[in-house]
Amino acid sequence: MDAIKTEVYNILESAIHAAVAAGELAISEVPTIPFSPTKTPEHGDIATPIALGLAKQARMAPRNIAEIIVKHIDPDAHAIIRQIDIAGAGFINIHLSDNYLYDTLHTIAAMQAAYGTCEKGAGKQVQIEFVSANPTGPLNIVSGRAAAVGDTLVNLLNAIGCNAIREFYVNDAGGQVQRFGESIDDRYRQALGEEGLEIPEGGYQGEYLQAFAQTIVETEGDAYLQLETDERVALFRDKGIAHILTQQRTSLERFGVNFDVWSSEKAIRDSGKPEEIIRVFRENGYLYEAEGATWFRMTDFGDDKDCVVIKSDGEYTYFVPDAAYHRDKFDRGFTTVIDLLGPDHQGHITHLKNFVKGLGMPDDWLEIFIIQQVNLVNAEGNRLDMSKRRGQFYTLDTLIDELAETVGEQFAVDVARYFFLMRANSSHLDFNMELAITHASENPVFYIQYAHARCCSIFEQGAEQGITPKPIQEVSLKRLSEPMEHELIRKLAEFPSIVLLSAEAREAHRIPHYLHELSGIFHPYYNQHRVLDPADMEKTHARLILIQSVQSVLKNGLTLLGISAPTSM
RNA sequence: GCGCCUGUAGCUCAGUGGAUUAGAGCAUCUGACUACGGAUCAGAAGGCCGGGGGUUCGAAUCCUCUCAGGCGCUCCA
Repeated sequence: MDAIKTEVYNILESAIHAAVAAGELAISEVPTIPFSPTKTPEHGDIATPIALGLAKQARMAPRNIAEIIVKHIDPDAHAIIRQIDIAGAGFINIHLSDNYLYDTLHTIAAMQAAYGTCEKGAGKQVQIEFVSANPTGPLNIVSGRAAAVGDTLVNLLNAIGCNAIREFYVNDAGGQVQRFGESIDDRYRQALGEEGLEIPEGGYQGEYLQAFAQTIVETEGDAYLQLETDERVALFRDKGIAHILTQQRTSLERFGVNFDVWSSEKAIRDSGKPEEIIRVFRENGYLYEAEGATWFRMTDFGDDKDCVVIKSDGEYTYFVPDAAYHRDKFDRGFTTVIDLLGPDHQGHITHLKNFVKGLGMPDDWLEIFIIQQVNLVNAEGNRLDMSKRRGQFYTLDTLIDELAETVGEQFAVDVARYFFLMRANSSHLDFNMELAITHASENPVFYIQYAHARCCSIFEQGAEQGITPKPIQEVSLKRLSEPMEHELIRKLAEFPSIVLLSAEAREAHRIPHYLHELSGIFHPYYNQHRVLDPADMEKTHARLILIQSVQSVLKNGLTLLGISAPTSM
């Protein structure tokens, strides 16, 4: 809660206490006073349904209670309040005096790029693990969505004062990558003319593997045929992983996502932590042997079935290194860990949480969110299959390539990020390629960027006319008296609380919506009111301050999303 | 069968238990400046918020049942 709300809160609280003292309100204790958002200017700047909440306790009609509370507030005694209304069922609507509105502009001018940030999360060490795609193929669209969301969440958490980092967990060990190596081997031998080879069930069939095998043949010939099969497969596996990883990293960088830490499952396995985990589980009685395997008692934690942690062949299932990995995160000192998982990992959530609980870490230490699936829809409205196991799928790079053809590389990234970010994580997302490509110019991201570019353009125009913006201290903000100007300022004032809410709720999509709303006030204002008016320089300078503020907030918001704020388009 | 997600305007989606008229974008229809950038703006039309029941002064929102769609329930990762 910011300073203004705190001040209003105190005024309301003392009014209620005064009413109780005067014997007009029969309540035993004053509850926390809630504020409700005001949707229209008629509802003032701050509204509270407190009278409705007190109705039962006080055994009075909400409207009467509101009247009593308001009676004990003297608007003239508080500079902050311009007017108080009682509306609807008993809402108390508070209109702030213009000076407090203008304070927002002073705050923005003073904080600039830092406007919107706070220190609420100070001291929190947060790690967000996201994308973490298998190193067996190019990144698909869901990974792109996860990349955009994770990257933005880190930005948001850092904005509220946390120390948050981006981490990618590479599944470079286990059965999947083994089969990956085998698939490369098959392709390699195929490329050398061996016939009758078929990619087995569970193998990787993507064309990119044929191309990769072909490259090996072209650069190194058939030398590897001399090796034993196991040796060759292991070698190809490692070569393949390194190749794919580089590719994934390049795609992510192109998408504007740079991970701080790349963790390796293989390294975790080699660290001895899995053995440590097993030891702890065993000591706590969570394990038992059956059917030749070792099982974890998931049912002790309320799940409906137990799960295998050590297979009958002596190998760990992926659960063990994953649990060890989370233990490792804990040991590294993170106070909060957030995992963004793909839609096919739902079953993993309770397992992971139970393991973490079994290792004695706090319940709320690990947060897991599913980034829901993205369905690519083609012109006919048919869904395209994006499975990595199938031959063809749509990659993040292909998406950017196709968008770039019509809107250019930078905007392609911007548009894709915006599309991925504009919906709640839990919402399934239909990505209509035709629409994204052919109607790119009608995309909401352009609307926002255009608003920013327009702001910049005003200053350019001003410069041509010899108008230099004045420092805010020398400007008469009173001249910002149009209703739309007040509406704009109120919207600008919301930004820090939107950032805070968005970060705390891990809901990145609130930022795109906010920016779109802000742009939706700016554009009409721009159309109706001329900023540069040589005949009235006082007004011009006041409006330039407003435009500067809008520009700052748009830029700060877009920056959080990893989307560019162009000065011209 | 069990679990998770989703269901809001023709389409894609926002919506924190609170306000008369449930909001945007796209699509549709009608309009706009000799103007700081028309990638803009003004307006119209479009809704039993999947359905039933419950809690409440008040429910798109909470609870419950139910219907529909998606996904997950491997000694795969």
